[in-house]
Amino acid sequence: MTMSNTGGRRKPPTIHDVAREAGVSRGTVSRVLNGGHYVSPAAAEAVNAAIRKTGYVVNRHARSLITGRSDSVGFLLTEPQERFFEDPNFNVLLRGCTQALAAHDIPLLLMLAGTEDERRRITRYITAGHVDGVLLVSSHSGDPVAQELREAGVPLVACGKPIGLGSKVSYVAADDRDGARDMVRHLLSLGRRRIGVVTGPLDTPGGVERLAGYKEVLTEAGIGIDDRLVVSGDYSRASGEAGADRLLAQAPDMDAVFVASDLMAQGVLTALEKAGRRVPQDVAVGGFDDSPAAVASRPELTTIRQPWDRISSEMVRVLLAQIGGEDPAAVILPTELVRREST
Amino acid sequence: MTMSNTGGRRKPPTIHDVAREAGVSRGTVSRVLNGGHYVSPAAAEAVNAAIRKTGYVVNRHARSLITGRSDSVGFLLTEPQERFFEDPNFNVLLRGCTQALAAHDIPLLLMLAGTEDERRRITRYITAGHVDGVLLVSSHSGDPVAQELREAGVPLVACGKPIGLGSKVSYVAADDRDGARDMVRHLLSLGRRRIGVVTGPLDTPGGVERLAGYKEVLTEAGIGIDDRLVVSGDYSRASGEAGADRLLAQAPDMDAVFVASDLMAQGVLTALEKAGRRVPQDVAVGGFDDSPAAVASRPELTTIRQPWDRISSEMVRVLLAQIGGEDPAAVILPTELVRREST
DNA sequence: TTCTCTACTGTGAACGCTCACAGAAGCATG
DNA sequence: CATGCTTCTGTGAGCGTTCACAGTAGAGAA
Repeated sequence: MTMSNTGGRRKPPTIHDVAREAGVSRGTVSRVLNGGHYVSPAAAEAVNAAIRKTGYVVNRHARSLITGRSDSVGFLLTEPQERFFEDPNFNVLLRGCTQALAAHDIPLLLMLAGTEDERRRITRYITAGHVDGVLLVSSHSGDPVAQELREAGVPLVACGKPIGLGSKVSYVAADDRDGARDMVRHLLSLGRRRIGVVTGPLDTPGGVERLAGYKEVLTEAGIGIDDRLVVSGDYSRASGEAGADRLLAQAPDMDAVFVASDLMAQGVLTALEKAGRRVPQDVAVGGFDDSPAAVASRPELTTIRQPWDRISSEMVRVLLAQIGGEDPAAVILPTELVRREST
Repeated sequence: MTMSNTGGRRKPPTIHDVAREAGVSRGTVSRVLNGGHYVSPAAAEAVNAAIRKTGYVVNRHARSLITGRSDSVGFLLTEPQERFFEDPNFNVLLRGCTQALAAHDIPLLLMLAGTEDERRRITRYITAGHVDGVLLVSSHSGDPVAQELREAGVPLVACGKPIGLGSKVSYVAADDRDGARDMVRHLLSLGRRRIGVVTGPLDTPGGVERLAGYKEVLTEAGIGIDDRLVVSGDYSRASGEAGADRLLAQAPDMDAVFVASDLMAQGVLTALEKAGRRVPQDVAVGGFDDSPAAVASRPELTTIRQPWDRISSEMVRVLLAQIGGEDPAAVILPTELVRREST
């Protein structure tokens, strides 16, 4: 294929070798490498041929040393570890971001900041300029890392609207409230009237917004809110099961339940089965996320699909724009109701 | 906390600033930074104080430029995307590796090489020395990326024994064969005699080894192998369901089935339910992996736990050793039978 | 004393790149 | 013919480190 070093390994070709091969100067090679402006067609041609011939690859360290940019971005997870571990959405998001960045030839550094120690180390690492920007997955309010990064002026895009941070931070989010409204309307359209809800943590936007959508629709429908039909979970399977137990105890006549995540909905299904309620005949169950768990459940879950592929590509787009000097921006993307067996 | 630049932002402190602050030379600061040998206690003290005071963080680009090392490693996934997407083991592995590396202050670059194009680009990136080594997740035989990296002399540790590569490549794997033996022995101990198997892809070590373990135990028990009881899947849920359908058609008297992954086992459960077989009364089902899917299934799966936490930390250990100049090594880790409701 | 050895310290010189600048053409305008 | 553009090209400087080397000081041995 491309020519490799003859004889001894080691010592990859430098911009110097390319320049010599092409019969031009370092400067010209550098210009070709960086967009090719102010380069004659003949020179550009010669340089490209020399690059192919030598198998030259730019040394990013040398470049970064002088430009001050690292041409890499961090994917920072400040959630407690279990969530990353349990939630399949992270997979999709991570994959999408990696691919979107790869299209720009920008590597992604994965960073986990679970403990206080890690948080400090990583904040240092980032503010020292080792990455040009950060994709942040941490919806909990008052996240100290996000706060520090923002203050240090590090380009930052959050996944989901960050609570408690100033408005000057970019984020990309699905339209949680609208998705919740769709689901509750769907349950109403099935004739259900005693609709419970298991919310997410109320210090997360998903928790707050999805509950708000639920309340809006029920209020608009003239049904009103019964506090016995509202409980909170933490997005874990177990909390879904516990939540459903509580709902059944407080409101035995419940005929539907909107659950703020598919994982919790799985727990709800378990609780309902334990209690001898049939799904969807006795109680209809609606989830949120359209994660693989939705299809893995029995019955399969009706749920709200979040456009994770678009979320990740938008996060990358907004981050790169911000690195390029643009102002922060918020992007809200629409959701979609996916009907399956549980309603 | 630590002192930040007074007034204008920008321009982080350099080793020079630290040296001036501490009243020593660049060289001494550098020595402190790199292990502190040949440095007087007084000087080391002064340097550390200066580092704290200035908030100095080493510029990795400058360091890498001269050392030729990048002090980062790649986590390379050459599996088709869906697998990454579906398989919860990847999460655990990725998390474990990230943390193990973080302990050495080494960032992890996530790389996905799904398409041919990506493969080429990433191979270039890696062989150009942008990472010091690679953690490889790709068990399929004849992986061209692995082959090229090996030939380029890039330190490499695979997850699972790579088929088809020379023996000179490091890997860390669970003892697949032994795990399979444990599970089949367990099924035998329950009195089952018509034991089916859904294997993984037979170009993966997990596929081959787990099947081998199955055959060994049945042969040792004097039962022998009935080809109608052996089918292959691709680790996906759907292939598990299809596999079980085929087994039921070929061997309706099957009273147990060993499935080479939990995800496929979920599919098997679905197929059995469809066919009206009770689990475990009519057919006992044993999985492999002890993934979250095992607990999410109904009934919960008896399965073989792979020590993912140890696998990841061993992968990192072996890789760092290899980067440090040691020879490749293979590490095999024991598995454990986890009994739940499905047997 | 003088010499050697050890522990420590400072000083260029790289590493491979980009950037600013200076200059060389080519071409139109005064 | 000088003057000004615009397009293109080469050159030196320097980014922040580490590394090799040349010292220096102090302790012990001869």
